[in-house]
Amino acid sequence: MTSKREFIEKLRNSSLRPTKQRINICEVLFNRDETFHFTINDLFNLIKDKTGEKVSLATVYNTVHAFHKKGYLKEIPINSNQTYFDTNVTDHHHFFDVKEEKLIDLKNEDVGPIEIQKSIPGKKIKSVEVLVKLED
Amino acid sequence: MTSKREFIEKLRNSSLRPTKQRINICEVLFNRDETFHFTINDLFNLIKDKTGEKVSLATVYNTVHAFHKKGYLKEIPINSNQTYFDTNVTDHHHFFDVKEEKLIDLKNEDVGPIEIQKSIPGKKIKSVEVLVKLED
DNA sequence: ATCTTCTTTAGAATAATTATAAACAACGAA
DNA sequence: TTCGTTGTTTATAATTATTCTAAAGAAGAT
Repeated sequence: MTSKREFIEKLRNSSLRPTKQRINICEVLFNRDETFHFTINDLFNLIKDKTGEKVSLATVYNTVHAFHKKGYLKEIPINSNQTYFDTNVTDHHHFFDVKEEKLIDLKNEDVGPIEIQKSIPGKKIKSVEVLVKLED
Repeated sequence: MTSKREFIEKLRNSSLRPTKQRINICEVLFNRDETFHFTINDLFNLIKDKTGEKVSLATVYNTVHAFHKKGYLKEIPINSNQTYFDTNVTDHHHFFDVKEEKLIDLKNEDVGPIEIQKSIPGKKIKSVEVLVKLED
């Protein structure tokens, strides 16, 4: 159980005032034991369901983007009509079940070290992500 | 230099009749020495430039999707407002220069073998793709 | 309390993609 | 060839995710 105090801290760190709406967003995002993979639309609907209060779509977009920028959320590189985010911001990878459009975490140790033996002058590596697509 | 005969074969294999428009699309896609990374919009504009003939956007979408389905084009999993495709359909990976929005091929041997030590019951692995994001 | 600044919101704007349906072109059989 | 069938092209409309806008409301500092 994550406390409201922590939500407020996350919000302040992201240069956001702790409003009722944003706390509700935090409840859905961070008050859980497991990693949470979601689209903005998933989140938007869950807020209504879980808190009983409605938050406008624009606020959801704004807050998610601020958290992403601050590093409290990770964007998952996948081609889909909607953008997926992940509350697990540690270094890890994903399965994507193409048929069911479902993401599953892949721990770093389940993939093993990835050696990139090529470099681009003037550029450094920001992230290395593996996407494993699954079929039946 | 790829021949028109080859384009027609690709089209027929994809259950598409070889029309003037589709041949033009093939010219831009497959008549080149190097891998080609593109968005639909890139391709749409290049057709006008390279062949002098206009093809409607809908035809470009249809043809690209048919080639993708048949395996003549690969979709690159990356979060962008537009979908990226690749004419290199062999097993390989990508650098993505976030600042310049540019893709660079990463040969399979530049990454080394990737061992996925986890499996999902009832599902098999369709593809394993690495995306290396670059920053300055 | 009050003033300033930030936030929320509904709705409009934007942009990629997909659907539609009428005019047109490829195919195959006679 | 010619004709009939079936597939294709196209402009345009529809759809959908995301971003923008501007007015009303809430948070924070003094």
